[in-house]
Amino acid sequence: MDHYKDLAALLKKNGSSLTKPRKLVFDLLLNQEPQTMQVLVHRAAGRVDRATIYRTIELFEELGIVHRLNIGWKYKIELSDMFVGHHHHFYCTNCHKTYNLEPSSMLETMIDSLVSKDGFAPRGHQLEIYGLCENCRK
Amino acid sequence: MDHYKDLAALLKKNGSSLTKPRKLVFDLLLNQEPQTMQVLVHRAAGRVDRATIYRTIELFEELGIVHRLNIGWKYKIELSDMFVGHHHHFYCTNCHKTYNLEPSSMLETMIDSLVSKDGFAPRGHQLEIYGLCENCRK
DNA sequence: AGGTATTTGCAAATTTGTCGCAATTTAATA
DNA sequence: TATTAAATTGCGACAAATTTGCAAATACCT
Repeated sequence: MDHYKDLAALLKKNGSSLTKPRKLVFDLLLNQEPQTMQVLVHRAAGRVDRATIYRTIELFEELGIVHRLNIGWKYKIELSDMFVGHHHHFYCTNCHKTYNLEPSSMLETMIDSLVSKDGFAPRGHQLEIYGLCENCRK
Repeated sequence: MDHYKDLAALLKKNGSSLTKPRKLVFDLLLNQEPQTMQVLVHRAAGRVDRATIYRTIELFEELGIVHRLNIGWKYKIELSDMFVGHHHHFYCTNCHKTYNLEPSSMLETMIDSLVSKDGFAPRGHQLEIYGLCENCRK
C-alpha cells in the first residue's frame, strides 16, 4: 500500500525527510515515460514550486533515485532501477518517442566486465540506442 | 597534414562550406575530452560568436560529426565515431572525468541484436558507465 | 506542544539557447 | 582576379531554463 517505503528509507539514510513536494515529484515519475523538466514543472504547477522541483530532482539524483537520459536537446528524467527495474532505451529519431527495451542478462554481464579490468568501480550504466521505430521506418 | 579532409567532404555533400568558425569548433573538439557548451563558448570567446557555435554544433550533429553525452547536469559533446573511433564512456562521479573505454566487438554485436527483433531500425547507440575511477576509489 | 533544523515558495538574478537581420564571407563563374 | 548570388556570421534582443537568497512554513525530536 505504501509505495513510498524505499523512497522514505533512502531519504532518511541521507538525513532528509519525505515531504509533500518530494512525494509529488516521485509520483509524477512513477510508472511514466521519462519526463522533461518542463513537463514536471508544468504538471506540478500550483502545487510545488519550480525551484523546489529542481532541488528535488538534484537530491533524488544524488541519492540514485533518478537519472538523466541523453535524449533530445534537453535531457529527460526517469526513476532509477530500484523503482522501475533496470532497462535500456530505444529512441526514435523521427517521432521522438522513447521505448524501454527488454533486459538481457548477458549484455549486463558483458558491460560489467568491460570496465572492471581497468580499475574502475562501476556503479551503474545506461545504454541508449537510436534509430527508427517500427511505425516510422515505413 | 590536412586534418579537415573528412570534415570538408561531409560539409560539401550537404552543400555547406568549411568556414573558419567551423574549423575552430572542430579543432576545439578534436582529441579532447567531451566538452560542455559552456566550455566551447568560453574557449572560442572573441573569435567565434556564441550563436554561431550553437548553429555549428547543430549542423555538426545533423551531419553526424558530433553527438551529445548524457553526463552531468548539462550535456557534453564530442566528435562522433568517424573522427574518434567508436567507443563508450566511463564517467567518474567523484572527479567528473570521462574516460574512453576500449572497443569490444562482441558487445557491439550483442547490442545490435538487442533491438532488431522488435522491429526497430537502429542507427547507432551509446553506452555510459558511471562509478569511481581508479584514483577516486582509494 | 516547543524548539531546532530542514525545506519550501517567492522573487530576482543568472545562464542558456534562439532568432532576425544587416554585414561579411564563400564558392562559382566569367 | 573581379563579380555576384547564396551561405554564413556577429550582434543585439529575446525567451526559456536554471540557480540563488531569504523569510515563512513544515517536519522531526523530545
